Amino acid sequence: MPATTPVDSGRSDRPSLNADAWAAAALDAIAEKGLDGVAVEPLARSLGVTKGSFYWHFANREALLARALERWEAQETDDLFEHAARATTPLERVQRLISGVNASKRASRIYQALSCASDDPAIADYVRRVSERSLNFLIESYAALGLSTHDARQWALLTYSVYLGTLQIRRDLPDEWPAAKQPAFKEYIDFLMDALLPRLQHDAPSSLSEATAAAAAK
Amino acid sequence: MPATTPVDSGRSDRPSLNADAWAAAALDAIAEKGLDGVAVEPLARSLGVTKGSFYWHFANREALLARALERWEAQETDDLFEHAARATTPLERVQRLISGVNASKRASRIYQALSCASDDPAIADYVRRVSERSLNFLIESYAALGLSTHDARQWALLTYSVYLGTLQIRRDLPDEWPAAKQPAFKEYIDFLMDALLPRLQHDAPSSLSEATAAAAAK
DNA sequence: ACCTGAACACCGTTCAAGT
DNA sequence: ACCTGAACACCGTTCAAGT
Repeated sequence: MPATTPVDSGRSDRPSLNADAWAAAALDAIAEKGLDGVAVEPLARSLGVTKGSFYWHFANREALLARALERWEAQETDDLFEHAARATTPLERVQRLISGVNASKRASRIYQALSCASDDPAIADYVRRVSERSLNFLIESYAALGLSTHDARQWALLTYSVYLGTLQIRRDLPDEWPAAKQPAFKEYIDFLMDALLPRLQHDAPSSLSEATAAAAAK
Repeated sequence: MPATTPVDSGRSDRPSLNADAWAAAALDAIAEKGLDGVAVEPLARSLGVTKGSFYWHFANREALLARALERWEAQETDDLFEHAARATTPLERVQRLISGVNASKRASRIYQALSCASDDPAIADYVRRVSERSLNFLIESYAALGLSTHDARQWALLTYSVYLGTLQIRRDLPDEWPAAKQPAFKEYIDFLMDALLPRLQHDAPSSLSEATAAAAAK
């Protein structure tokens, strides 16, 4: 990991571009126009330089993408979990993660653009690591509810599927989706919370696997 | 809808290309390489003509895409529901739809490529119609279980989210996913079926909304 | 009716040359 | 150290010209 060498020493009139500035612009482009929005020439234009100068900072477009994805993995992703992780009960962690799908439009757009291109080897690793992080967050949350590792994993996969699928439906069927702040939205979230939590609320297991889990927990 | 005028009258050595041949090739390209795979020049090469000839059949790339999506909506989509619809019980319909995610690699790849580009106005309508069809299929299935329209809709949204999210996870986290035919796969499907069906199996509602639904059913 | 071939615009990439 | 400008390849699009 090369440290970001701060080049502009203070007196230059226009702080000359560095790799991070390009990477930030690329990430913005992903959020606004998707992966195809990361185009060297238009990006150069919007940064006020010629496309030729790009190739002093990067070997090629793929290298720019890599740098942008590093930024994403290191910084933006944290916001996805921060709010949820601050919750005190594991139950609320899951709830916050689900209802937080609406939280950051930018974050979810980037997430989706990358997910949709996760068969591209240039970005597969980044998506895989962030996805694993999300899944592990959920597994831990369910485990904290008293589920066995095995059961927690199944519930986490289910919830993560709903998380991703919900993002998708909101784009495919915008009309079918209640706007946040609408009563129908809260009602659906409540429904989801009921469906996505094993019914062992605090002390009353209501299915075989839940009873097993509760037994294993203490 | 213009009827496909069959032009080759029988004696031509190489049956000359028509719009449908281009559309079929475009749909194949979507399945294999995604939307960006629909490129006029490479497609022309693989069809053994120059790209110039393409513009006799279509106004532009977008028109080709539209024709390909018409094919998809009219034909390929049916396969998605056929197997599920043949099931006798509504319960099995939902199960078949879910476990059928693995059924056709081609179908799911096209579906995903298009879903991922559903913010593009050129394809939004096609995705919306097919998505609505899927959702309605699920709503009907749940309604047939005895749920009210309102409850059926909520369960259908949940199940459809899982359906889409599962497709996504299988790409993002291939390692986390048990191969079909593996015991772990069947076990997870069983878990899903338990989680995605209201517990009113045949006569024993176990929650408030289920009891309400059962009451509304008869 | 269907196709070729040359043209032009746009973007990715290279690189010699500028400051 | 950072950037320009011209070059080339590739793809989308147009169109006159061929059969």
